[in-house]
Amino acid sequence: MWHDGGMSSRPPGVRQLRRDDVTARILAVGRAHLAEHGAAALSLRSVARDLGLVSSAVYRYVAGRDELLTLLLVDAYTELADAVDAATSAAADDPWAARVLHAARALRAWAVREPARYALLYGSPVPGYSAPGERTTGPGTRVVRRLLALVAEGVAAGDIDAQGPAPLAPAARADLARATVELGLDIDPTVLARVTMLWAVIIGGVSLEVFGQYGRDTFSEPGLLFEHQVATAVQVLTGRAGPPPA
Amino acid sequence: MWHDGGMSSRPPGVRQLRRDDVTARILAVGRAHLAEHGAAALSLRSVARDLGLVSSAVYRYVAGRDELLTLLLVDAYTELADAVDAATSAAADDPWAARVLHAARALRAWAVREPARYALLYGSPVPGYSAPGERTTGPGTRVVRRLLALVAEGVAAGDIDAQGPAPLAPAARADLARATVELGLDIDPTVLARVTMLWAVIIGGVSLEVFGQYGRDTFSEPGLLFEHQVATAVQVLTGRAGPPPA
DNA sequence: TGTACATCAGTGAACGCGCGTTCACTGATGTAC
DNA sequence: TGTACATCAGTGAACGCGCGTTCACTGATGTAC
Repeated sequence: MWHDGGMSSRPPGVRQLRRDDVTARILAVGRAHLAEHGAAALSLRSVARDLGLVSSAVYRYVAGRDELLTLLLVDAYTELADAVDAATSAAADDPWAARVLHAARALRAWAVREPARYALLYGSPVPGYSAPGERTTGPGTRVVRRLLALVAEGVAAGDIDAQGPAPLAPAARADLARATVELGLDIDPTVLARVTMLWAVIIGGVSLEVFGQYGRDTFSEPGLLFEHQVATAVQVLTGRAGPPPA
Repeated sequence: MWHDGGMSSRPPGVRQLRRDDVTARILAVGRAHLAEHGAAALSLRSVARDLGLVSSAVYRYVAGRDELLTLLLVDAYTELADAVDAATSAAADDPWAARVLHAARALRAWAVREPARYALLYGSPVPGYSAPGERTTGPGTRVVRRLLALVAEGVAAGDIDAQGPAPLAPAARADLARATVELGLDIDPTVLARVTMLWAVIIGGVSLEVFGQYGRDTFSEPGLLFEHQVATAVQVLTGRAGPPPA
């Protein structure tokens, strides 16, 4: 249950408990700094200061600034994916399309609540930092994979129009066919194409709102507009018009 | 023709010419630094260094770092909008839907060519900097307004389905109705809703690609996938399926 | 055309700041006998 | 249960760096007479 860095399963001593505690506090302060000042401004020294530690002490827990960023990146991806999973599970009896809407709503809610952490995940890359793929792609693709799983349900249920409204260029079709194999999914490339459009709508809609592209008070209810955008994209998958599921 | 800072129209002297020249070089170096290191790392000192100037000399031309960022922001918005306008004008005889595709293509091409400047416009906000609306909203909304103008053409031509595939919540409809008035456009709120979806697809699709969310080599032809996404969104506007215009 | 003065571009030094990272160190906690 | 040694958390000083901004200054360009 506890992780003590080795393979022994002895109960953790005082030292280990304190170590876990401090590590958790470093992450917590890092999260707060991310939220307040953004990723580019994240500094080990200021995190240390907030913890009442001398800056060099942090190196006992974290290899350096980049490592801290990686931890926070994984942390944010995980928290977001957990929120999305919770939203879809809470509506387990709803049809797949309704659960897609719940997932999108949960993603937006998290992004609005945590704009700087959302920016870390889906905004401009942090200058001078490149995420280690082997540690981030897993957590970083959980949300899309959930979306794909929901759409796969729709395919299985026969809800999904095999043909999209726009033709797919052969080279694009080949790319997508390769991607479905890599993802281990049994869906048509044209369906995957529309799922990428759905994903683009979700990330685009949230980014436009969270990054402040809509004027200060152009929309009083941006969440409703977002839901409409997503619902429209989902309708494109089914090929049918009609009221979206609650 | 020349701007000499006053209302006289005397021909510019040596001093003014040199001043314009240095100002232009500051912007050019700023652009290059933006492209290479990103906005958060933009510094007056390094720009001065590259120009062979002492850092304080730059203050003769620019009030400070934030002012330089604002100039570069307007510069980038303008260059992007010019590229989009050029692309649509070059295809002036094409139907409106084809010109929407051309516009989207041009936007993506510019973003791929200038990822850091695209990030400045549509990525995470720069920490500690807030753009002065009175100087940036004009250039910053040119592309969307072009898009809206093209769609307005479609409305006038009777190409556009008044009813979208998904119902629009009353509060969202009210928001959008207010926005059409502000924009001075005579289009139905449901149409504007779908245009915002189109815009979300464009920004979302480009951001996902440019910000590196697609794996290193998941797609060999991301441009084709993008065009399919946009074409699909345009089809949602017309409410008709069929091959998209060339 | 020539001279006296005003304007302005660019210099160089300085202020005060924060950053990441290394390193030799003290003192507390854990472990083996 | 007690002692000797190993491990590790945290300290404090230091290195070397870059940043934005101010300020008194020199020397060149422009302007008015």
